[in-house]
Amino acid sequence: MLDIKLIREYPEVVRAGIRRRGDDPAQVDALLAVDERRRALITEVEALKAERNMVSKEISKLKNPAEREGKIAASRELGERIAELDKQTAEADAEFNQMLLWLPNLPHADVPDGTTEHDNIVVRTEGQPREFAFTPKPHWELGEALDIIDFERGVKLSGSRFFVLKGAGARLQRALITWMLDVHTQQHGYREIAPPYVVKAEVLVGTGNLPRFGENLFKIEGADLTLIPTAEVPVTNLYRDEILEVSQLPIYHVAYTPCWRNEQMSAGRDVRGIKRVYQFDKVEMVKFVTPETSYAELTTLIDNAEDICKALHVPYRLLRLCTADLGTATMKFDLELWAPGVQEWLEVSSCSNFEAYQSRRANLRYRPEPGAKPEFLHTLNGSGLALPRVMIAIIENYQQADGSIVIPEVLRPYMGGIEVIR
RNA sequence: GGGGAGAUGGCGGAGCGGUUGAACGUGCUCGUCUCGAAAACGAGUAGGGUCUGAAAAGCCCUCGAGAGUUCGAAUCUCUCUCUCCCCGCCA
Repeated sequence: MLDIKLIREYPEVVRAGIRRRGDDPAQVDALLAVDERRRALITEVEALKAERNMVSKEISKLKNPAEREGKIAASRELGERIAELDKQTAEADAEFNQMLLWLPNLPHADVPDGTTEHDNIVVRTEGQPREFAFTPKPHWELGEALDIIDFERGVKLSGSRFFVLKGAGARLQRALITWMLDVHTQQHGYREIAPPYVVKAEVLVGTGNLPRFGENLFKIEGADLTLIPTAEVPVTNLYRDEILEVSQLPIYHVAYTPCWRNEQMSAGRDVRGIKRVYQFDKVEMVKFVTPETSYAELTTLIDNAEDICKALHVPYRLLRLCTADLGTATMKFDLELWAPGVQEWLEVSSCSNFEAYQSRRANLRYRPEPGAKPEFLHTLNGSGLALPRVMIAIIENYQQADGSIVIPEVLRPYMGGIEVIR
């Protein structure tokens, strides 16, 4: 969430930011109205509480029963007014918090304006698409023919948009996870985390998935738990309600988890293949950093994700996302792999800086120097990378005329001797 | 799932219904002493909110969470959460 002091002091700046991302700036004024009402109530009730505390102190010293009774009656009366005002304050507070949690993050000045994803900017494209002597097939044809992706049985078990990996396909996914974790932990300085796959609602509020984006979540029936839509959620919340020493920062974490997303999309869209599914695997990088370093950290985060694309030798491109496509970030970059079978660029990573938007929600703080007041740190995260789409890219880019798939060099040590899936 | 114990400041650990935001110890910071360090001594050391132009000061809230009793709750009652021990079950 945003700093209420910033909103009070520079409402026009906040309105402008919200307008840029296509959201309604009137929310700001509604919020400020509630804030004002809330603060008036606080001032009033606190004055009464101060008075009651004084009277209470007097009562404890009084010996004379008559005097005592008089003070007690006065205090009782104060108590009744306080109870009424406390109730009103709590209501105003709840309303205030709900509105503040609903407000989006503000785009960074360098983010290009835009109204749809078409306004995203291609920063650069790396690698040459391979020349095929035959027409490259989509991954679902190759995967089914090789019996490494089983769509029918996935549907049988769990319904549409679920799939089963088999044999070398399952092995390839496991190899990718292990390899990516190894690269990030051994070469990029991340510490591996294996978090729970279900979390409490407050944890989802921490990352910004709630209250605004709850419709994509799978909630567990009979428990106050939700399946995580990304490892970002548990990992970003790791240090919630803690005050870290500045010497502990930056913290780099990487986590492999399955991700569950109850995508509300039209039934006919992206139904074939494993591009858009309800459950997928992902390796996610999360950074906790000091505010002054967060944009430099975003650059290295992108580099870390890009290293994976490079090592796979699959053409990819880097996109700078426009104001319409930021999610809850202040700035975001996407990495897309080229998939020659389906003839499209596949988003395999989003690298974002959230500044203090998430840390305020999750109460993630650090002490800038020993003895100093705690401040909110900055959080970033980026996929490194999202699995089913990397699988698509490998299967389609490394396919041969006979339908077999060559395993990329970097993955061979992880494939138990398999060099070609046939 | 059954039974028992507990949850207090960075940590340990007191705590009577009314100068307890909290004794005492310890840790940490600063100072004195020292060539320096240790020891000793002295001082300081939670978070949030609100008011004020800012700072300082003040005031309010917070002793796991929530609700209640009371003029007044860390202290009494209830509910929940979590931790520890014993029994049962189990990957």
